[in-house]
Amino acid sequence: MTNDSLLRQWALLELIPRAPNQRHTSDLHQALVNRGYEVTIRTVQRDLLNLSRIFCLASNETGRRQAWFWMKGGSGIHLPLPDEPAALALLLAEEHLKPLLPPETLDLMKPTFAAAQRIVESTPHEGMAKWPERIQVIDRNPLQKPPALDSRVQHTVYTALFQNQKLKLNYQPRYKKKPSEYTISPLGIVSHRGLLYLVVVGDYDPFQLALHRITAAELLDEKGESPTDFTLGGYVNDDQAFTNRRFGEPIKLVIRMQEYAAKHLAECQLSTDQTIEPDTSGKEGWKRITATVNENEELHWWLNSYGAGVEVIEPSALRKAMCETAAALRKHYEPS
Amino acid sequence: MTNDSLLRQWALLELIPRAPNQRHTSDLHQALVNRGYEVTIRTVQRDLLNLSRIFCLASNETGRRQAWFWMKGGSGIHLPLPDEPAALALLLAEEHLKPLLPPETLDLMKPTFAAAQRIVESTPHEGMAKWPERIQVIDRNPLQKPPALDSRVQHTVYTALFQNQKLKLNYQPRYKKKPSEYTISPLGIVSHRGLLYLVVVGDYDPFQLALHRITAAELLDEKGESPTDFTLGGYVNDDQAFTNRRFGEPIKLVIRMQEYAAKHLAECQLSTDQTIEPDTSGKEGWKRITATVNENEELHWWLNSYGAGVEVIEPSALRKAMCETAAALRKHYEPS
DNA sequence: AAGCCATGCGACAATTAACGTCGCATAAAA
DNA sequence: TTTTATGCGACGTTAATTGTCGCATGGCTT
Repeated sequence: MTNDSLLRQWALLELIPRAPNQRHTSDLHQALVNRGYEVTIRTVQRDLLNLSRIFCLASNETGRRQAWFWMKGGSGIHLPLPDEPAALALLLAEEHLKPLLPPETLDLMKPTFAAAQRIVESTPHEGMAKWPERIQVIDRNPLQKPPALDSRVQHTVYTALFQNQKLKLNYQPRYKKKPSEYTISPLGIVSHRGLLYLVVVGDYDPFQLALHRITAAELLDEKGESPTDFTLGGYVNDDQAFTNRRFGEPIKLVIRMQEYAAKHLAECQLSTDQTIEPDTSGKEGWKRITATVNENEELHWWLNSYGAGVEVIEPSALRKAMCETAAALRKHYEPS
Repeated sequence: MTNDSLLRQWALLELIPRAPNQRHTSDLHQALVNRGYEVTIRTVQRDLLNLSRIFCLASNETGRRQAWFWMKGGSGIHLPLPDEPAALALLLAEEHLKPLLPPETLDLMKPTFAAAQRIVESTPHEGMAKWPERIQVIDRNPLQKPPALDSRVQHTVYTALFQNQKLKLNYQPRYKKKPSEYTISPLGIVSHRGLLYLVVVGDYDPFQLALHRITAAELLDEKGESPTDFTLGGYVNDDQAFTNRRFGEPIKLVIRMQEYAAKHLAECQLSTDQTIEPDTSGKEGWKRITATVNENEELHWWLNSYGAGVEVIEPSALRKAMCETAAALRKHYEPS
């Protein structure tokens, strides 16, 4: 019976939802029967009891009915187990994601990271007791902290997005005291500068709502609508709110740069056709760099961030913009 | 039998390594016996055969011996299955990680993301056929591309780090034609501005090697050494190579900022004591922001990236630095 | 080249646990 | 209180898992 028994128990494990949700035994039995495992409910009961002694399953006994679920903190199952190098890489990835994603989102990946952690910790290497000491991530952006996110709202919104259902939202606009109420169809999620936005459509054109400003969300039993020819990519490119995308054609960038910064560029290329040459204009230790890139806000930030460590030569429009920045900056600090 | 049989099969699954590695049946049997499952090897053989019909297991038959492993492309097992919102969040996380981590590192997380993808794709919602359309990440840094990494080197290095073993490395310095050879003890991994560095110690003081410049790595059968009192955190803080950390005490930052930028700060706080007030100096639509932050290179970049959109008021040392930047920048574009 | 050893695997019998059925206990609903 | 639904213990039957044996095969040694 290896055949049937193991497969059935496996299917059963897949049918059980994770912690906030739960499922009654009879439900699970029904689902199993539908999948072709024709056993009595008694067998399902026994299976559940057995499995719960091995895995992190628990039952919520409301009266006489038992509803089963995967325990929240439980490590879950992750096979094949990551080998040791993979486990270290996973922990590194976790460190990277921490500042990027809302904690609620990160929690969803916990089982994966927990598996990695167990691998690392279960190895009796004396040095590994302090495994966090082996990993450092120092390029996260520690300056700004993402706003708190209501995990229930997030769950509801994602569910609606996934099932293409309409939503009723309470939304707290930035400059109003009282929240507004929207009834909308969700179209997509955009992650922009560390904030999550829900792109929606109501009675008129699509617009976006900041996820962290949604104070309550309720699933409606109505199918979501979507404008014909709407694509999230197109929306993000067109809309003024997300000006981060390229505008226009790629440009041929020519800049002068201090050597220490150019060193970094040598390894992290701007483009495949990037060239780095000694600068011939007489600046000691500077490099001349050419590359084909998209012109967007990101590029401006990147150029600005080097302060006086970079000089834009071409294209002339970009150089002119930098000139204006320099002039405006001068006014701040050397008012005439 | 549920008791023993299921547990044993589970233990067996955990003992099987993933694709590049493999393990012989007798090995697995030994390991099971050591773990207290006293069965004959015949049972193990049968279990393996059964399990391989359900899971992505395969055996490599060299002559008469069978060596088992988890298939490389195989989806593996991931339980509890992420529910639909979690699956979307995972795919979002994957998009975030793509530009941050070397592809080789990302591959190690494939099973997790694959599970999410299967969830999303297996749902027959008509809209979800094009699930990537529902998710956009536009704050990744598309400007610079991380260098290629040798996955075998990465694997070897991580293994050495994990097991605290010495390594023999071929290293290609940035400005030398020929690679050098090092015999070192690994101390840790540092992720810095998108590059991975291996901190090591040889005969003298600890130093770091860029992981992507290591052309070959070989595990030595010798225990790694570590200077007494060495901590990776301390090294990163002290060493000149990683100047990204704070230097000195936190400072009380006072800046003027354009309103559109300040809006973003209102949600992603610089610090918990951050204040945003209308600017009284007469600049129309500007805000005055105060916050307590660490002064580090990151802060300088961040301030610079706004170009003329920000003016530092205090502390005076920082303002002076910005003055100098403005002056230097002016020389680039308005040579006197 | 031949014998030896290790391993895989088919077959078979004995054990054993898994399964369905029945009945009782219990909690919620009526 | 009665009714209904569910959980669970018990029991007998069924069926599968397990250990043992034997044979076949491939590699290694002498």
